[in-house]
Amino acid sequence: MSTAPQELPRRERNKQEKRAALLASARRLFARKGFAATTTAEIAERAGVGAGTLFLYFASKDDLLVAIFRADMDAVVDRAFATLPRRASLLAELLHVYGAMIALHERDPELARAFVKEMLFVSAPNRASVFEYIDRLDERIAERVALRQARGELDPSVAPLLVAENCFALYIARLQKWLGGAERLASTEHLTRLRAAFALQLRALEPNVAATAAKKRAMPRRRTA
Amino acid sequence: MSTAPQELPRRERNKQEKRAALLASARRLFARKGFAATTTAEIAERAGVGAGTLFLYFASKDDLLVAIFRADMDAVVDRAFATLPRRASLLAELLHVYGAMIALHERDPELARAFVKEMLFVSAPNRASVFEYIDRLDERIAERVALRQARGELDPSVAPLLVAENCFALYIARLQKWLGGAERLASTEHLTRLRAAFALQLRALEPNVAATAAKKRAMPRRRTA
DNA sequence: GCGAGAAACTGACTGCACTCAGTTTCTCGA
DNA sequence: TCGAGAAACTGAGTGCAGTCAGTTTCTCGC
Repeated sequence: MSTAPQELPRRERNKQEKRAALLASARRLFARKGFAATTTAEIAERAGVGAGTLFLYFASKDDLLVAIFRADMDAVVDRAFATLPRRASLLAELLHVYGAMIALHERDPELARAFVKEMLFVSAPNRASVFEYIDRLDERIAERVALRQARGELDPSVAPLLVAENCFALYIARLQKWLGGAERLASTEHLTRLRAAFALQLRALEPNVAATAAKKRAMPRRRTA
Repeated sequence: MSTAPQELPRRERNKQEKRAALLASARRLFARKGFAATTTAEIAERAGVGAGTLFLYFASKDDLLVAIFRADMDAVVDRAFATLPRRASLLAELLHVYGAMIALHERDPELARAFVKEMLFVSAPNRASVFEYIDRLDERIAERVALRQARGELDPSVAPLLVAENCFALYIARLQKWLGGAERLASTEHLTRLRAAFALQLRALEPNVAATAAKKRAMPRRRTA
């Protein structure tokens, strides 16, 4: 019966499978019963492992949630960037990407609520993962900014990454206001507010500012061919 | 012995005292042992009430924390606004106020961490309180913006409250990055970053943008000279 | 193929936030 | 002054996240 160990050693493969089983089990139960009403013991049982084993793979119940949500988010964001509208404004692009993320959160508000609450405070194993993710998103947004700066459509004296970080802050704050339950607004209303917040931030990039503002702080920038 | 009930009926006065005792007890224990290491039973005992009584006054341990922190925050913010530097820029004023808030958080990072995490997700009784607080802060900031708009120092076509909301978002995002532990930066570094974020946002208010940017909107993209 | 050491796994156990059925304390109308 | 009903209080009890000492499973050098 001993087939050649394909690629991975047995032990490693088992670990991967267990991890996947736990994620799948958790996802199903969270969806069916909600995050709070699902116990870690139940998740473990459905995944066919002992109650303690779950905590060898995930530091906490929250950590498990973050792992699930992050995977979904990856897919959503990749798709959003792949489907960016042609010839659209930066504002439209921002709303396209962040709008897709908001739509994901809307699919299951209770889960999203728990996720947003934990996301920025995860414990060690997933922390790096979450922040790498945010950094990557910021970088991709920054690219869109830089692209327009190179084209002369936006003030080139502004650091693109800083713009991206600010936009992420505006996005996450809006998400928190929504999920924190302060404002029982329709989702369209939230998008409207997000648009207003972005629009205000993007005013700082209007190109005509360049001439006047750039003098104060000369920051040479390479031209792309 | 029945002295005339001064102002409040006996029962009501007892309630106030119990609430105050719980807050004082919690504050002392959180400071001494940390938030996580303090149990609600201990807080109740030190306050001279039963374990269950605590939950008649606060919906959860987190809720109690939020109540404590909010009181401190009120004091810090009032003081900050009372001591605004004379003839300073809007940026300087923002850093004065939000810097004071950050300093408060620095006094006890563990407590601050728990507070920031819970703040936006508190349960019903304190939720209104927290959001009223944020709204009030935003309004006070908006006043500073409006003041300068009236003086012609800033573009009057921008809604002051929106500026304030965006700044709060930038502040809270920075706080979360700091307390979430993503970045082990010195506190001065965090202030520097906050300054950069604010500065970028405030560019949107540069008065010279007003005339030109409004028109620009109608036009399609155009090469800058 | 064997055995020793390492890694993975287990589930009974612990500690704690929060609940609730029962008890005490207060209020107020008569 | 009394007593009935309401409000406040209590602490033993409950459920669950997370732990850890003991057990099983795997790996690898011989």
